[in-house]
Amino acid sequence: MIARIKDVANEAGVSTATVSHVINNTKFVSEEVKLKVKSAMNRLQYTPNMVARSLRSRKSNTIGLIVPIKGNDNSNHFFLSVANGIESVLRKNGYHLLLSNSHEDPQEEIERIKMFNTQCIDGLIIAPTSGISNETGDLFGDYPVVFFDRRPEGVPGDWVLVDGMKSSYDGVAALIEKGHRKIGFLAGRMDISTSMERFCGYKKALEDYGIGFQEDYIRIGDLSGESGYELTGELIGQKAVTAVFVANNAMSLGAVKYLKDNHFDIPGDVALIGFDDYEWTGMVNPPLSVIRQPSYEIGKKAGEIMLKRIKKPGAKCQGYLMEADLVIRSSF
Amino acid sequence: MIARIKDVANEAGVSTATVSHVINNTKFVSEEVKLKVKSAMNRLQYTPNMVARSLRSRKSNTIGLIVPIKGNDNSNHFFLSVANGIESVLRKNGYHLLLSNSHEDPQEEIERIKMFNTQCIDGLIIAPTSGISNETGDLFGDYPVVFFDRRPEGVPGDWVLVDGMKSSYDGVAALIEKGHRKIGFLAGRMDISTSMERFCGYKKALEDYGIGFQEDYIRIGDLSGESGYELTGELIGQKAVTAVFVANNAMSLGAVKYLKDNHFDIPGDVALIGFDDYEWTGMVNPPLSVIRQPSYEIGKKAGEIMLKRIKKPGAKCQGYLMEADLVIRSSF
DNA sequence: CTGAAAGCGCTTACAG
DNA sequence: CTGAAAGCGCTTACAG
Repeated sequence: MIARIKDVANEAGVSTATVSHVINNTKFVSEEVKLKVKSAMNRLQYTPNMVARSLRSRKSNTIGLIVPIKGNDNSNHFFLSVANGIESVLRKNGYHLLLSNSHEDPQEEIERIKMFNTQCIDGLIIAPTSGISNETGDLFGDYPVVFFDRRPEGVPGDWVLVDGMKSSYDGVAALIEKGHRKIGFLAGRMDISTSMERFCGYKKALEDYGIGFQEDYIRIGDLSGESGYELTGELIGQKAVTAVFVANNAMSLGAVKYLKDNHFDIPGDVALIGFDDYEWTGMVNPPLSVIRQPSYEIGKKAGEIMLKRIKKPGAKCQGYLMEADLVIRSSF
Repeated sequence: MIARIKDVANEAGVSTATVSHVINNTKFVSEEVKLKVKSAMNRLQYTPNMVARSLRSRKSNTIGLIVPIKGNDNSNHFFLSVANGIESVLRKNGYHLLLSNSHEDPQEEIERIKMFNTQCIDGLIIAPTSGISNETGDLFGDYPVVFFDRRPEGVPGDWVLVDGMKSSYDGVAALIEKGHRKIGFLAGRMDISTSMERFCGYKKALEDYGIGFQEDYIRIGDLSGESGYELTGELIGQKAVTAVFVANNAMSLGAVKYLKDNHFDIPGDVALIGFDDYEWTGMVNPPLSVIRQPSYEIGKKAGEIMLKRIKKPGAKCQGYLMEADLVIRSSF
């Protein structure tokens, strides 16, 4: 039989209130009584029932996480790496992580949020789909929300983002410095804030270097490897472009694949910079230059911000902008 | 203010018991009353409080998952992909997933299990570390356990494994058929059942083809890319070996890296077969042949087995052996 | 077919 | 400094 707080109280000859107070350090208890209680807990192998505690105290020590991973997309490890980072800081602080997936579908996202609302989560960490808006924001329960990777406009909450504008700018600038003037830009859905920011960085770089913007050099896909493959084909097919900047991870893979399948020389025929650093990026031939986002660190940061927010619910929402590096290898 | 079951009962003019019964379909309620209750629920935007439900019914609709990912190991996406698969089937059935990580450390694993025990989980899905044993098994609470990827001896529970023996056999046999006689074997810790099985497959293949087993051709690392790199160096340094079979994913990456760094021709100088199929495996030069484990499907299977077990707690423990394919590319 | 009431295992004002 | 007791929001025998 599993011990309850009542059993401990009996065993120690004190009230359940006292036991609770020594467990939670919530009131002064004399050393003597404390010791009695602790040894009773040991003898009975008592562990508090978290569900009962949650019900009573309205806190669950559980944080919900919603990532937007499409279907069985093995190439999208970015979010899982973030999840790993989040878990690591939550665990150290006695918090649990409830993992869920919106599959990049606003409807499913709403379902996930509702599901979490019934679970008494203490906070929600989410990379919102493009569908999130004020109405979805209203769904959020009475807990702090921290956004990561993307940030919906007009919905309050803390956030941790990567400076996509700057990183993208750096990448494109590097291509320009190498002499490229006709630079293609490939991205996923433009309704996602990250795509938009990266696009702005691209434009800004062209502008700063006095290079005209060409609508033709832009292709917008759907974040999938296949669309990266196809759109690279379109871009290259025109033979107008000498370099391509790919603003999404799965699409970078597709781009490389297209170029290799069609025997284009990188960087001889086409220079390339991709997004996100994976095991394979340094190992393809030639090794691919990429913008590296610190995914694990993003997760840790998101976890830390959440914990801080839980401690200080009143404070003003704040954001944290992380830097991404340009990892230079041999693809441009 | 958030509505409770009492509010719904008042609004509908019935008892809380009746409301509960229409929510859970646990007793016959007349259509008429049902309708009254449902419209009351709608009006009040009622959602049941899962924590209270868990406390009373001793069920949380939450499954715990413990994966063994070392530190910030970005190359170990296998487990995260499994997690994704698990989540997909749990969610469809109204279950939540609590994610945790043992970091391949038996001590931490024990901590995680204890933490879950206080959380009223309905079941635990775990890829156990080598440290798990009967004593650890005793830690498990009164819920079903399903093991995946690895299976501890003597600890009861359902399991879903990949046939590592067969897949390894197939890989090594393929190398032999190509004419190789001196085949190196690289694996992580041998106290993990998967490593052992893969080793057995290796030995069996040699035996069946009448090739003597050479202790020198075996190197055991620690599941890390670095150890794969180093040990490949050792194996190749002897110049004794013409092919290498790597029985672990991170180590496969290390092996490829070593060979490329040191300008060995694959498969001219050294033929290679790795473990687990990633984005990069098909894109290195030459494309790497690998044993592909169906990670997402493993997760789905584990989730399904768990759900089945929860419905039928009495049934005998059962296992499910999944097949891994040899994906033939150009590295041997 | 429906309801009154006990109770899941805790926490937390409140009293002393 | 410690305890008696109410109550968190449900479910579930039990009675009718």
